[in-house]
Amino acid sequence: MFDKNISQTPVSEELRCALTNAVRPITLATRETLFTEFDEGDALYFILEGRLELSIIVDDGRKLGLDVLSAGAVFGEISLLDPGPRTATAIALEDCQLLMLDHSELHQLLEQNPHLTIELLRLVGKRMRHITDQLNEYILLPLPKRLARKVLRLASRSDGGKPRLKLSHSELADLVGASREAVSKALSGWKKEGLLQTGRGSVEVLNEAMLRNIAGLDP
Amino acid sequence: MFDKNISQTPVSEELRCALTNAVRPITLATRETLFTEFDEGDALYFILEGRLELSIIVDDGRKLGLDVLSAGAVFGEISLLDPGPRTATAIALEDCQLLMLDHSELHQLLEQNPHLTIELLRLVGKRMRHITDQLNEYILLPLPKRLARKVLRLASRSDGGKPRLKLSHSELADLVGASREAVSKALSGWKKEGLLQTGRGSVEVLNEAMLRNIAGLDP
DNA sequence: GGGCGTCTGTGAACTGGAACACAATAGAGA
DNA sequence: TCTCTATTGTGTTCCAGTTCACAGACGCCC
Repeated sequence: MFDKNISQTPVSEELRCALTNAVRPITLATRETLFTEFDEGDALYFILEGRLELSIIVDDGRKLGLDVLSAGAVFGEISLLDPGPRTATAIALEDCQLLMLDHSELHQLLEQNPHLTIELLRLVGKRMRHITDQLNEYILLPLPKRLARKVLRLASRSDGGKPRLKLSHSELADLVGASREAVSKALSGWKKEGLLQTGRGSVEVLNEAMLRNIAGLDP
Repeated sequence: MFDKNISQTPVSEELRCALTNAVRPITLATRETLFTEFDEGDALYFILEGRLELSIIVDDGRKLGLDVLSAGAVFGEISLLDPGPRTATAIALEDCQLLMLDHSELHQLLEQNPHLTIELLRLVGKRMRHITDQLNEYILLPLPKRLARKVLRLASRSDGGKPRLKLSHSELADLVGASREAVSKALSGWKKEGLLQTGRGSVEVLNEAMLRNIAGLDP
């Protein structure tokens, strides 16, 4: 749903610096909820440290995870740009350090630096692009493909050595919109084929190429 | 995916006027393709007349309709804000009259009227809000709910009398990500219950309240 | 008015994945 | 070290929705 790493998109020193000054720090403990779907809000957050999950609750009560964000990510920009109810719930998976920028601070910032808005618009465009890509991955794809893609996308973010990710099977299930059992079955199948190694609450990708193949990527 | 009617969100006279001047007219014949997913593009379009479908092609070749847009709708803003590949394909369902605004024209416009950008940002926020709402409707809901919602959403746009929509069962199937047969079965069930009336390539909602109930809306 | 192609209705068989039900582990903490 | 609880592995049953296969029906065009 939301993008990973603001540092992945070129942000000018100026914007970065302006943001840093307009901003307030927030601390979050593991499992603490930052905001809930339908809460009113008008602030944007930037993750300094820790991981955090965005999710929505579907009609029947099931949870659908949208994304797991880690240090460097920005989120909450919908309510920043258009103050109103949140479209997702944000819960800390670990202790987190955040920075927060609210709507009035944004206005001030843009009034002082009008030419920053064009850059901001491009950022927003990128974000929308990313969201629609996600749509693609959620719908109409069979579970193994969805799962492989999600694993690759989340795992590639970790640093050093083989791509890893720290999530239990049921958390993964929430993220791909499937049952825990189905995820377990797929993962243990791939484990037997040597594509990956699993531990309690973690997955390590051993054969990335093959997994990308299953995911139907780079043909 | 994209919003319906720009007139539904309050746009200042000033912005409307500025847009009208910065813009170029386009004509499109029935079935003509305006742009295709992955095409490069940097323009935004505004529909003066006619209907147009946005869709994406899923891996296996199936088409997933995202939305049907009619007069008053704006679309294409992703590539406007962040020039690059289109995220969907746009095809005219009927002869269309469009207006077009490209990236450089937008820049000029914003440089001349810097305070318009804040308004534009809010528009974009609304759009993102709408997209994520759509996500909700696509995923994890059983077919009848998805279908009822789509019918209500598309039909409510027509004018005068009972809400109608002009789409065949297979077009509807594309729009809800289901098979033509499944859509036919659901519709003919509802027809028997008197919830709606169907003709060749059209659906008329007779009992909107009951259909909303099936859709799981306004409880 | 008589074909013909596109829609629409409906059955029958098949299947991916959900739900349910346990068994086996592996940590985390006492 | 010994619980106790959350995680994982698998099998079974069930069902929504797909696929396949036709049969009528409406509209259109010659």
